[in-house]
Amino acid sequence: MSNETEPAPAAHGQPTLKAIADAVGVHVSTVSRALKRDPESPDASKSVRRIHRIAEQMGYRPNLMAAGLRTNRSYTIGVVMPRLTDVVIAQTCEAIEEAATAAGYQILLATPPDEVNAQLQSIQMLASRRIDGLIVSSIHLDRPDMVEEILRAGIPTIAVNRRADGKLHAVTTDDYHGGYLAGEHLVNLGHRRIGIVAGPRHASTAWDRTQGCIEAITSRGIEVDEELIVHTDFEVQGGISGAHRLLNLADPPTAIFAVNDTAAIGVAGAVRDRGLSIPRDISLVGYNDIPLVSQLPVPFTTISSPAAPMGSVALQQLLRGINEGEMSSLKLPVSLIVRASTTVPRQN
Amino acid sequence: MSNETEPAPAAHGQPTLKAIADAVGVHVSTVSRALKRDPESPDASKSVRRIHRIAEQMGYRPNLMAAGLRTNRSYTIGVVMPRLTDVVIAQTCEAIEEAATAAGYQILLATPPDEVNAQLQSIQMLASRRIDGLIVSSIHLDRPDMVEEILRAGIPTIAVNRRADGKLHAVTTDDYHGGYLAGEHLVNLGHRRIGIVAGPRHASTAWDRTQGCIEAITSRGIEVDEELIVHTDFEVQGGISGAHRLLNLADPPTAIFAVNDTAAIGVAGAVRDRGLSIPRDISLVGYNDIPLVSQLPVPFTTISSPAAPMGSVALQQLLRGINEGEMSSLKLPVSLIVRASTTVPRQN
DNA sequence: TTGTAAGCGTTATCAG
DNA sequence: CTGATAACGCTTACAA
Repeated sequence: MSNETEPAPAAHGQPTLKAIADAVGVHVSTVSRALKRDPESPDASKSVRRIHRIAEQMGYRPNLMAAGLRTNRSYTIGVVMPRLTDVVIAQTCEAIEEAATAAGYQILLATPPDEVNAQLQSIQMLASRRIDGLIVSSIHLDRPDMVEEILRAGIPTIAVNRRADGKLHAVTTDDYHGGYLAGEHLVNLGHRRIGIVAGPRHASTAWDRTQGCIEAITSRGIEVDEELIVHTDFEVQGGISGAHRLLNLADPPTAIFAVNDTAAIGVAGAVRDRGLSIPRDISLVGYNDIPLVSQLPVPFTTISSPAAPMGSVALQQLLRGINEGEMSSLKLPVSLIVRASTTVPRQN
Repeated sequence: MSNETEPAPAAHGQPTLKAIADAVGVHVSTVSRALKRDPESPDASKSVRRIHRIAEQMGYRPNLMAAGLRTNRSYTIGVVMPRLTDVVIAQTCEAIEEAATAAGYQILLATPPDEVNAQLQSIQMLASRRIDGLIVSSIHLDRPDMVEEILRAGIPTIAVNRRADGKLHAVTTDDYHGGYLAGEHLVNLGHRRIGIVAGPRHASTAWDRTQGCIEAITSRGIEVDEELIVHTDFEVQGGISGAHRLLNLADPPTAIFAVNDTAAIGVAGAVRDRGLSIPRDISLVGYNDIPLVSQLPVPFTTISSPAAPMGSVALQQLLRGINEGEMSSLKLPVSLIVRASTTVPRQN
């Protein structure tokens, strides 16, 4: 008797398939099927259109948790990105999110500190959400166990920004070549003593840029003293302290390559604080070409690296990994941008 | 006969409660209960410990989608944050994420363009994930329908960064007072013609800072010409074009207040390109005190605003809204940082 | 303390 | 094309 009459109590706020089914007078499975057909299509049946219309009216939003439980697909990508306040990282993150949205995925973001254990813990939490794929931006090169642990989760994973050795695919920019370009530029200008504010050792970005720069210098037959390479962090403060250490040397450099623009800004500040001037006393090369270095009173010579494309390409590769079970590592090209912060060394 | 003997086929990769139950030889419900007791506790029963141990061994990770489906709680917060590449936004986002993680929540991030419809669409997508709460950073002040539409989703929501009128609670910094401090500072130095690079009209941050600055000036009996207020975006380019428009005036300003540091960097670039110098010809006040403006050759006078606290406080309020059904709007204090970019107006 | 069973909202399979 | 039914993995009365 009392059959299919009640408007169906919408569980907890949101209407469900059942609610629509009751409203229309059909079975839930019919609604489910109908809703994944295109109502605009010319061969859409009358009832498909009707179901779409009513669903729309009722403000139906599918419950993706329920769907995911059934299909074993969450359409969710985990992103582990320390240092989000670095413009380059943020650009990459934004690009990942855009590409993911375009592909029908959503982003679960974790921004733990740039430490191995914190990142692994974030990954565990994301794994509990049954993410379909994982993007990790801050692999530590000196901790192969990090990669091991990540792979153990059994989730399609790609590294971005920093590469990983071996089994983990990565989409990066060509940091080695970028470093090479920087070194080559300074050598070509006539510099013979070149300091490197080299960033942290565990980051492949910093490491590769440093090695590339060294290679460019030594391949010209110029020696690179150990003391000319100072390891720091990626922040302004790192640039400041790194510059002071270099300028305190008995035989200080005439040029400094900082492996990222933020540190380069610190270098510039330190140089100024010592009463020296760029580029007259010290030539300076940064890295990344973040938007503001071109607007500084002395615009920086720097390396332009494609942060946003790196993000979208990484997501594309990850999707390939998810859907086709295979992905590739890619290294995106970089280029030298010459501006006012570099010139020939001062003749004493 | 063949009862509870097989090791239980772990559904699709990850072990489930059932798998553990079979391994231990108890029922799933027992496992479920045991796993949410603390095995370290002195009064933890032997079997609780055993179940924890085996779960650990098998690498069990709870399926939060399944749990959420049952409990109607996703332990997930949606964050809609356009302009993630702005350091201030990124700082806020990072703080939200940290606070959320600490509270056992995870972040679903969307970074749509800073447009009403794009943001609303992101919110719809997040709603499908049954997020427990929502944080929106870029309310458009001139679009009250935006707030209406957001509230319609029926999700506990708080605005951050930019306030909203009326029904939507917001955690912001005291932009009006910040603008006031900037204006007051310039007037106190003796400036009478002060230009404002005022950002977009739809952002309460930009708007309030501008209004505060105007109030500070007019309350000293100084008139603010319409032409001295130029609306732009928040980017370097906006600062450049805004500055040029101001400096092209028949009676150009002797000081410029840019409502954010990024635009201020653009202003500084434009001033330099016209052969003028800061602060000799033009005094400049920025806003936010982003890390690098203190390291510039001429460090900026600016307003320091607590971007990270804003994020964590917003999350705390949101949690109150979720758990207790009530939250408050808060306005965090700001302060003036005087550096080298401002001085008394040049005497002609 | 433990097992039983129902149910969260969805999709997939299978009959009609 | 539609309806019935089971299942995804988990939680939670309720009963033993």
